[in-house]
Amino acid sequence: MDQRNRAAMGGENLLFLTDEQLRKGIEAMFFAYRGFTADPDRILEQHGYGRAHHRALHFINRTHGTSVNNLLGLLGVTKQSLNRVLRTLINDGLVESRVGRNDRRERNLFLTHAGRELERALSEAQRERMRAAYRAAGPQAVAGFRQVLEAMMDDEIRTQYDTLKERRP
Amino acid sequence: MDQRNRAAMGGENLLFLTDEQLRKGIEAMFFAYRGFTADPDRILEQHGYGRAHHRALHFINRTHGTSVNNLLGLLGVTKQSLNRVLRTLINDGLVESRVGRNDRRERNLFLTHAGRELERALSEAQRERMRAAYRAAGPQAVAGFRQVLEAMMDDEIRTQYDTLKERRP
DNA sequence: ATTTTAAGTCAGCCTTGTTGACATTCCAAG
DNA sequence: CTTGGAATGTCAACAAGGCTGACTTAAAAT
Repeated sequence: MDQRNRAAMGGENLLFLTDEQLRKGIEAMFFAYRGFTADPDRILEQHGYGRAHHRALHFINRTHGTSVNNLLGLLGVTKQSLNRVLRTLINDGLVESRVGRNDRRERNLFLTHAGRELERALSEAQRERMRAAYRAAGPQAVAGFRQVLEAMMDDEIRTQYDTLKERRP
Repeated sequence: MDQRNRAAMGGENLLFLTDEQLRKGIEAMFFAYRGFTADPDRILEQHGYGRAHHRALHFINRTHGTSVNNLLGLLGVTKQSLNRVLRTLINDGLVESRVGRNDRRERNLFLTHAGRELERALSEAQRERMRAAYRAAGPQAVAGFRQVLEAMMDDEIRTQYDTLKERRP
């Protein structure tokens, strides 16, 4: 145990800040994320899509009529990278791109019926796992889970996350 | 709100199982994972490495002398994929591969001094963010965080995670 | 002696990220 | 009205890091 840990354990019960505890948290994050994506991945594979498509579908569904720029901010990828994914979704008839009303430079993105169906299947698979985890852990654990995750985000991202959270469509 | 949710809210306080709550959890996972990898990613970039290298360094450090096969199981990738990463780490003098003692078909993997240094820098950056999140959320939240993450893993993976957890090097 | 296992390698493919260059369209400021 | 800048789209090239399949070597197991 190094200096920092001895300091951290000073007065109170700060055992949860030892390097050992932090490392367990890191590994839990790594392994849990694998589970988190496993179920949608299986469905996506059947359609010849990848995670990038899932993410696009998710956020287009969340923020109906969003602009491409806004979507880029949420996804944290480049325009070109998103465009490739978006093009296939549009060509396959899962996403509709309409010229903006006020600003005709923008494109407003919507899911088609087929898009909503696939998004539903993907998110239901993901929710099912989350539901099982929540049920197993209980409400208090869930509150803690969310608190830690939110504290782990970059400030910029947390702002976007909060904005998303508050929206009531 | 659909059938399932009404059912879930039946007798007790199961508000945390609504689709809305689950969706928030899903988005929190997505955004938090970005933060989780952001700091090591910056360091890796300076060395011309990627996340795959980080993961390899992490688990070789965790399980000194592990075999390639064991590492494959932990990382969940193919031999060929790992081999590419491993080869560069060995060539760059961060990892040492020794012929197994008991079974000379196996290779036992170790970090060199330089390997330990990089691993230390990476994990310290990651721990620092985790530490800040833990501190902000508090011990009770941390316990819940871990409970939910562990419940989210595939059973097979959770076994590996537990095995890793119990080891005392 | 034969089969199986561990590791490594080569070749090729895919997804998804990156830069850079450039065209188009349109809004808004001068 | 003109011009500058913003939003979008497209093309090209590239890299990381997954994947499969085929094959070799060496050593262990049967």
